[in-house]
Order: sequence, then C-alpha cells, then structure tokens
Amino acid sequence: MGHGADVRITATARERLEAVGAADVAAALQALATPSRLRILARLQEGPCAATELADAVGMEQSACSHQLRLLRNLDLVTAERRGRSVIYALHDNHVAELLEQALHHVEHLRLGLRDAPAGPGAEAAGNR
Amino acid sequence: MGHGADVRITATARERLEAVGAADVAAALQALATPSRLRILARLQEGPCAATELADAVGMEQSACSHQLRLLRNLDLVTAERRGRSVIYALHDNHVAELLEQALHHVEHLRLGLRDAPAGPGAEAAGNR
DNA sequence: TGAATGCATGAACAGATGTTCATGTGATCC
DNA sequence: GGATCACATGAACATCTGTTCATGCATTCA
Repeated sequence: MGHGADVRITATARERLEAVGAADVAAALQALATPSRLRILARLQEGPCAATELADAVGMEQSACSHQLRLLRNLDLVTAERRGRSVIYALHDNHVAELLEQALHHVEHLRLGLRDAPAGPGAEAAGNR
Repeated sequence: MGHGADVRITATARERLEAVGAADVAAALQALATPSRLRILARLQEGPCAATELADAVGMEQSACSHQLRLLRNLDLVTAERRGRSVIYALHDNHVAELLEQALHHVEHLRLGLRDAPAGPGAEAAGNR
C-alpha cells in the first residue's frame, strides 16, 4: 500500500459541483430565485398551509400559485397532502428551511454592503469597491 | 410604556424577506442559479483569476464569461482589480464562499433524496413521497 | 506610433420563465 | 344527481436570460 500519502479528504467546490451536476444545482437554486416562490416558501416555514390560503397569504392568483407549487413539488422542495378537498402544502424538510434561512442571512449581509474578509488566498489589497 | 410585553426577538422568514426586499433576495439567488455562473464562482473559490484564464477554466467564450462577470460584479458577488493588462477577479468575501458552500451542501442532500425531518409544526404523518 | 493583447460592451437572437385566462378534475354538500 | 368548492392543467403571451457576433477601449510592447 504505497508510502503513506497525504490523501486529500476535501473536494473542491468545482469538483463537488460537477459531481452533483452543475445544472441540477442551478435548478435547485433557481427554485428560490423568484419573489413569488420565496414568499411561498417563507410562508410555509411558519407551518403547513392549504393551497388557496397560501395563494391568498402571498398575494398571488390561485392559478399562478398552483403553477409555482408544482415546480416546487417537482424539485422536492415542498410536499403536498390531500386533506378533504384541500391540499396541504409544507416544506419538504428542514434542509429547505435552512437553505432559505442561509439565503436570507447572507443576503441581509450583502444588502448592507458589508464585507468580512476578502475571501481566498492571494486576494491581497483588493481595496473594496 | 405599556405593561412589560413578551417582545418578540426573532423575526419570521416572511418578515425578513419583505424587509430586505423579496426581489433583491431573488436577484441574489438568481446569480447562483446558472451552471456557467456556478462554475465561475466555484473556480474563484480556489483563488483569484484573470478573466481570460477564468473563461478558459470554465469552458466559456471570453465574451460570454465577461457578460456574466459583469452581472456578478453588479451584485457584489465578485471583485475586479486591474493588474497590468489583465483584470483579476475574486470572490467578494467569505460570505459568498459560504453561500456557495451551503448551496452545494444542501443540494447534495436533495440530490440524494434524503429527508431529515418533515419541517414545521403540524406536518404530522406527511408520509414521504 | 502602430500592432497586439486582454477585456468590455452593444445588438441580435433563441430559448426559458412567470403570469393570466379558460377549462378540467376530484371531493363535499344539498 | 347537480351544484359548489378547492385545486390542477394547458395554451397563449409578454418578458427576461444567456449566448454569439462584431466591435470598442485600454494597456503593453516593438
């Protein structure tokens, strides 16, 4: 077994990106990349909700909301459960909630124009903006 | 001054979303929502890089890459610094790197079809899929 | 100064996206 | 059964998006 090499444990972001499929990662992020869907997910984070009530809560027409819900369903971001004549929607799992949380958290920073550290080795004296 | 009320410290995702501006959050996420830009950011996470070299690294034409870099610059996701006749690009700060990391992390889970917890109160017996 | 290099920009175009309108389907109530 | 409620779906449409092509601007070198 060769001479104890420094096995690289961490994969680069590039490697992980291609491993998972850049297109799929992009698709998942796109699902969060619209005001209407963000509102839908944000509302669902407060708890499950029927389709019509949901549409009303986010100020969308029923049809438009239903179309977006289908998209979110197809990407496994939300679940749908029939209950009487209603269909109750909910976030698929906590990962979705966390992803939304992270997106909000980071954008709140970007929005403030903050900048913690210049990121990456060699980025010396990058003089902000 | 009213009688000592239970001041709510944590804002809901919905409140934070509207406070920051749902459209702006969506725009920031959209910047990560395309294979080409994901590849650009992933490459930059390994360190700063000149424009042409960057385009080559991600397999894009110079012009297409430049257009996307402008978009990323406008959203403060990357920085540009002139160096001789090259322009060195880098991630704006560690928050961008973390956002990319989080996106990858979560999508790796979604990609596996995993499901940790049904998310949200009242999501009882949601019977997966 | 003129040529070449490195990058940015504008126009144009194909494809994707989100909404509305109209209609369809399934469940409940009379 | 028929009416109604709750939601889904398809088509049409306007808008947005990402790429290519051509060209422009700035910097370095001969």
